[in-house]
Parts: sequence; structure tokens; C-alpha cells
Amino acid sequence: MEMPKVVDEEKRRERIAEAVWNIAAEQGLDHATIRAVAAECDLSVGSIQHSFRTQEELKCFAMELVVQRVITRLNAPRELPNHGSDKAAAIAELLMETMPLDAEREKEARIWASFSTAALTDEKLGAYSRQMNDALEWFCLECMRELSASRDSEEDSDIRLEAMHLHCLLDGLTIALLIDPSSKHRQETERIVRNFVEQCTRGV
Amino acid sequence: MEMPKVVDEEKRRERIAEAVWNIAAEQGLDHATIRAVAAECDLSVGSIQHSFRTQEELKCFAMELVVQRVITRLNAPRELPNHGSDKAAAIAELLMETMPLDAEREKEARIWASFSTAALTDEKLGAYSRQMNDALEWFCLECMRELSASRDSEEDSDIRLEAMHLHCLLDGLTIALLIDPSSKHRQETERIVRNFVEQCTRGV
DNA sequence: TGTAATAAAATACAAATGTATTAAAAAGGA
DNA sequence: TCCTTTTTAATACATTTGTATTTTATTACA
Repeated sequence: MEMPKVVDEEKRRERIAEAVWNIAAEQGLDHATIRAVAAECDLSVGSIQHSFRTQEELKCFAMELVVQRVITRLNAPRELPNHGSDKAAAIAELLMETMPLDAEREKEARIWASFSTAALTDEKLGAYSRQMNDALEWFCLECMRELSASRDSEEDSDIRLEAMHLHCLLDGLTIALLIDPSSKHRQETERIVRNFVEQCTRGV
Repeated sequence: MEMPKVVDEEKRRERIAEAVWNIAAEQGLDHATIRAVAAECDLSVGSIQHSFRTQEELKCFAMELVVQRVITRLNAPRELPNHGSDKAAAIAELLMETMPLDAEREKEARIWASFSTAALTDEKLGAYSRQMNDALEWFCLECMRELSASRDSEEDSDIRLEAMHLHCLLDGLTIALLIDPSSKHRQETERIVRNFVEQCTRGV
């Protein structure tokens, strides 16, 4: 007497959210109107409305999902070489993967930028922005702990500060690459990240 | 037979542009509709239209003006102590002034963030974004040159890279402060900037 | 197969928005 | 004071946008 529920509602919602991402990356979040989103994911406006009562709900979900995916990836278990320069190199690679060095990650970074900026003037989105920020900070902290493990124990507050330094550096490098994604700029980005890691292994 | 021109047209345009800034900082650039701008600066829609033919023209001018003012401030001639730790401290102060550590600068940073993000998907604004970026990069480079002047000459390319590092760090710290402007966060920001300057004076 | 429930699509509609047009007001010289 | 020009205000209008409403199509189960 009930239970039609043919389509996977959650999958549908994610598909719609991804359409929002596409538009946000290519035209800015403010262009993600219901109709534009419907066109982007080949659905009718009615379908979108069936999955999301209001546009606000849709935008929140779209940001929640992107934050959740980023966090999942940052928290993914990893194996690192046990010691020495191998480990440092591995961590540098890890950090590099967060940078928009190819088209796919550039798109992700553009999505991040548009939602983060929107979050500055939208309290609901602000919560997700802080979540994402915390996750990245934690990720940087883990990296710093790994890097400083090899050398004489340092004050934890110092490591925290260096983690925040790293975190901000990554954000800034990301922005710089979005503004100028030239290959020269990409190379400089790589060198800066590697230098940072190298300095950390040497202790300062 | 001509020349009424009572009001200073340029002043008027700047006043309107500043209204755009206010709205961008408080609600996001997409809320800066003609009517909202008119209300913000107590003018009629007709007056705005007299000064700016289209909304696009207004947004471009508003960004051009903000970029121009930032650049002017960055390029302002300064006197620095001649040598040693005094100079380093002065430069740290200089850098700190670019951070959103009070309400006024936080507002400026929010304006910067909204326009910069809009510039990612608006080619016209993109030009101004790159201008501002170059100016900040140059400013950082000057700071790094001052800091490294005291110690053995370094490769210029290394200094350039450190300048880019500093530049990105400042951008990232700015974003972090916009997301979490707590006083604890502000203190951490100050410590990171000072540590950076100090490390530069020591050479690495 | 038929029927109740659900999903999708189409339509409707009010509010907002950019801009063009028109009317009013203001201002400086003759 | 009057007249021409400019500025400001008011109005009009076509689009766009969010959302509500209505229709149509689909699906699972009896």
C-alpha cells in the first residue's frame, strides 16, 4: 500500500547538489538558480522541488556534501614511510594533493572558494565553513606531528602554530593558483610546499 | 551655455561605489542590486543610473576603486629603522597592518573576499584581481628584500619564492580570521607573522 | 488489471531586478 | 526672470526567480 520509491532519493539529492557545484565553479554560486540547476542535471524544476523544499535547503545540502566529502578524504587512513626523508617526501606529496594543480582539483577549489565566501554572509553555511576549516587544520596538525616526530620533541603549542601556518599557507597558495594557474605558478607552489616540509624536518 | 556640473561627479561615483562595498561586506556582492545600492547611499535609482550606465559598469568601478586604494596604501612611502631587530619589528608591524585585526580591516577583507571570488568567474573583474595580487606580491617582495638585506646575499629567486610564501600566508591568515575572528585566533595570527619575520632575519 | 500513492512535469504567480522612458526639479548663464 | 542643460526622481516594462499549485505519469501492490 506504500513504498513505490523507485529512485534512490539520496543519490538524486547528490546529483542535484553536484549540479550546484558545477554552476558554482563555472559561474559563481549566485548563478545556481533552481532553473539553472534543473537544466544542469537534466531534471525538471518540479523534481528539484520534490527533493528540496527551498533553494536555501538545496544550497545548504550542497555545501554540507562538499564539506563532508573533503573531510572524508582528509581523514582517509594512510600509510607513510616510517622515517627520514622518505616520510617527509610522502607528506609533501600529501600536501600537494590538496592544491589545485590539475583541472579536477581546480574545479574543487573553485567550489570551495564560492561556498566559503558565501558562508561569510550566511550563518547557516558558516557552520560548514568552520567544519571544513577545522578538518584542514587537523590534517595539517597531523602532518606537522609526523614531521616533527623525528626530531627532538617540541612544545605542542609550537607545533599547533606551525600547523596553522601550514594551513593558511595552503589556503593562500590555493587562491593564488585560482587567480593565476600558469605552469610557472604551479611549479613555484610545489617548491614552496617542499621547502616548507624540508624546513620542518630540519627543525628551525 | 554649459557647465552646470554642481556636484563632483567623481565624488558621487565613489560614494556609490562605497555603498556597493558596504553591501558586499555585509550581505555579499550578489545583494548589491541597483535598488539596494541606491538605498544604501540615499540616492534614487535614477541617480545611480546617471552615474553608471549599467550594473556591470558599477561593479567594475567599485572593484577598480578598491584595488586602486589598496595599491596606493601598499605603495605608500615608508621609513624603516635602518638595521637590526628594529627594522624586523617594523616590518612585522607593517605586515600586521594588512591583517583584519580590527573591525575596519575586517570589513575591508570581506570586501576583498567577495570581489576576489566574483573575479574568479568574471573576466572583467579578473584583471583587477590580478592587479591587486601583483601589488601584494610586490609589497611582500620589498619586505623580504629588507629583511634579507642584513644577512649574506641570497639568490634573488629564493627571495622571490619566500615573498610568494609570505604573500600566500597573509592571504590564508586573512581568510582564517574572517572565518574565526576570535581574539585567540588574532593572537595566533600575530605570532605566526612575527615568527615568519624572525626566521627571515635569522636566515634559514 | 486496477487502484492508491508517489514522482515528475507543467503551469501559475507574485516579487525582485535591470534598464529604458518619461516627468520633474535644479542650476547657471542670458 | 527666463531658458537651456543637467541632474534627480518617478514610472514603466520585460525578465528572472522562488515557490505554490495543478496535471500528468509512473510505480507497487491488491
